[in-house]
Amino acid sequence: MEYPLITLYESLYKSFGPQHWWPARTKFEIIAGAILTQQTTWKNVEKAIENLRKEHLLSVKNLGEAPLRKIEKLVRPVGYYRQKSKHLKGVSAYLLKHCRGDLNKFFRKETKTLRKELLMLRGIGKETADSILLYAGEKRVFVIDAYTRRVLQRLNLLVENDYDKIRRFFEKNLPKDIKIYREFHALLVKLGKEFCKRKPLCQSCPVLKEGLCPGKL
DNA sequence: ACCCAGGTGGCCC
DNA sequence: GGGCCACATGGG
Repeated sequence: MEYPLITLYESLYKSFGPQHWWPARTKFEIIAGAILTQQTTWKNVEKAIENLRKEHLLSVKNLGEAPLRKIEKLVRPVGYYRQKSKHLKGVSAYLLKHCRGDLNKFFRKETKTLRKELLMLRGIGKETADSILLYAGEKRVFVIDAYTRRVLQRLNLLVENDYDKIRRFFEKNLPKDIKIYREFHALLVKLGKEFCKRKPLCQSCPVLKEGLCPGKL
């Protein structure tokens, strides 16, 4: 049975509405948030971001030059705070060195080049790199996270578990529209959180109500 | 007292 | 390429 991703997207959007991702004031705040949110809740990230903001550390220059101990104290609520502090400082120092902290200039490069560049930095893996590209860089890249994999699996749409293969699956089967990429990813996280945590998709799941699940759960 | 959260890197095979 | 582990706070 044919199962166009766009139908799933429309069903989710109709049920949940816009998710308002990524909540941030600047491109750099998105980059910092992308690192901070790894394996933690957004609630914790908000605390850390506000702590950084109070100390005026939400800029490439200030964070790149801030003492590690100070950053650690401020981002502690997110967990893995020693590693993440190092990563934040390292990424900032890199951006400072390579584009003087001018993120508009940084993102002017080609998507493929940027992706490789980001992946070389410590603390930025595929998901974080793609989040940065999509939400801060306004690049048309689909973000794959644990929820997305889980939802696909429940819908019997997960053919291969390889990150880039799943990403290309989305990119090939969706309209080439950044807004849809952003909203869809956020909606998949919402669906995963609400209905797809450990048990199968339940009766109340709007996707099921729409009759969108072809396989057994 | 567990379990999990909008992952990543290192090491092993 | 996959399987395991450390990294760590906060909330259920």
